[in-house]
Amino acid sequence: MSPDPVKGLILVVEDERAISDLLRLYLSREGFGVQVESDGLAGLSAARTLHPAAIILDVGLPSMDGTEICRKLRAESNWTPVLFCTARDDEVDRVVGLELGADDYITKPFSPREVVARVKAVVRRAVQAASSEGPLVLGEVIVDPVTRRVTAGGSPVQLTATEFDLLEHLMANQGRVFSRDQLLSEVWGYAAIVGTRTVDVHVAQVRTKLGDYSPIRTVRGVGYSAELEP
Amino acid sequence: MSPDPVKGLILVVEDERAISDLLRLYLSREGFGVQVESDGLAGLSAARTLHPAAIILDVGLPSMDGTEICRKLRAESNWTPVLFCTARDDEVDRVVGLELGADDYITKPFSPREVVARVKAVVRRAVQAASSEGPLVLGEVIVDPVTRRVTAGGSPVQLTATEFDLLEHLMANQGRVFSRDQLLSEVWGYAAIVGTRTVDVHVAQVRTKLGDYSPIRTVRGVGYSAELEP
DNA sequence: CCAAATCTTCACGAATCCCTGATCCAGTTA
DNA sequence: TAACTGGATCAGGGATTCGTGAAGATTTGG
Repeated sequence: MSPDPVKGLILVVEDERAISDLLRLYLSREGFGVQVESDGLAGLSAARTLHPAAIILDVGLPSMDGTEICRKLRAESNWTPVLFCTARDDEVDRVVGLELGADDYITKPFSPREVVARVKAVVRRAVQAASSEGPLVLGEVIVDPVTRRVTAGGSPVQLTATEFDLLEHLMANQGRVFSRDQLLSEVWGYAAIVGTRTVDVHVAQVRTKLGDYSPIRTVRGVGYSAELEP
Repeated sequence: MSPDPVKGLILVVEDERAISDLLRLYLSREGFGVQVESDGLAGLSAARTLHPAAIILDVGLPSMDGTEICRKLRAESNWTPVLFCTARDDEVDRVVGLELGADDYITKPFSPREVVARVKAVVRRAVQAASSEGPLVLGEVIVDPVTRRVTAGGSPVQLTATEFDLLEHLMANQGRVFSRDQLLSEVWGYAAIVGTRTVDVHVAQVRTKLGDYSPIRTVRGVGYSAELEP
């Protein structure tokens, strides 16, 4: 395997000098390299050329919105982990952000330690995903995308094709909340003409089969996600 | 008649007795042979002489760091699969580890089942990568790509060309589930001008000829795979 | 050029799965 | 507390999907 240009580099796109300085300080103290861009366009091109391990994006940016940057990157199949960073404690912003492919978000004011922890978590997930084809593990549930076998608490579990795809999708993006429509388009396929109720039924099936080990959490009014703490 | 088939030898280099005992228990329960070394130098020489199927390396080791062992092995062109294993939630360690050619990593505390799943995946990948011109064995079925002979339960079986190619492809990637389209493009070769149902018929033929020894599993809604457990 | 072997397609039955709609239940709001 | 909203649950009809036998197409070998 050929070496990547730089690893452990975090790209910070943030126009407030005070914040970017703080992030630089804490992240570099943890051994990350840090590159700061204060402008949206510059941030986008930096994201393209530097291949950072993760990107911290301010939502309110001059010249190009943070969500816009993320959307553009995703459109180019660039799946570098993105953490959104927003001042307004606005729920909609978050959901919208997560829907368009962000991996996490933080709200100002934040503790630098929190940011560092989230960056670490996000990078870890990405690295894990990149060492692809490994089994997905969450608690006592193990999902192997290659053999399509599932075990819960050590015992094999028989899932149908759709049930497997659903669980795999959730566990491959653990912690992330998906709306029913998202799940329909991402698991069922591009033109799912089925009602969103269908998702409920399959989720219920998976939960039944996994029993107490089921990691699927329902987020009322939003959708579902897979995580440890129910 | 050879003794019970051992899936391979796993070398565990770990100084905490509690952990190595647990790993030995779970891995041997799955049919792996296990060799434990509690010291870095001993681990390195064991890795050189025992030719294990995979190595589980603790990052924090006395006398020689786990990453150091991995680096040395790689320098000697030893590409035995390595799983790093670290207690500290230190991101940098991991990234560095993966950079120097680790195949996966796990963080303590881990579930033994998770480790077993990852070891299996890593070994499977390595076996596939190294698979060249040895007879393929799965249960009572032996497929020799060189002589193109097949035996099931000791008796020779006559397969046609396509039947053989199909079975060989499945067994060379045992456990992996292939869709019909995949099989058509990878076994038939030319961009599948034939209907996907053709695959079914040939699978049926192979199954008939191998009788109860047939390792071909059908994964409803997906495709087929070759493995021991039905 | 013919015959045998092999490959592919087709059709039907059986097994299984998926979707839907109705109903029940829990959390939320007026 | 009652009304309301969104989620859980259940069961049956409809739709897939797979296995199989047989027949047509193609290749191989003599």
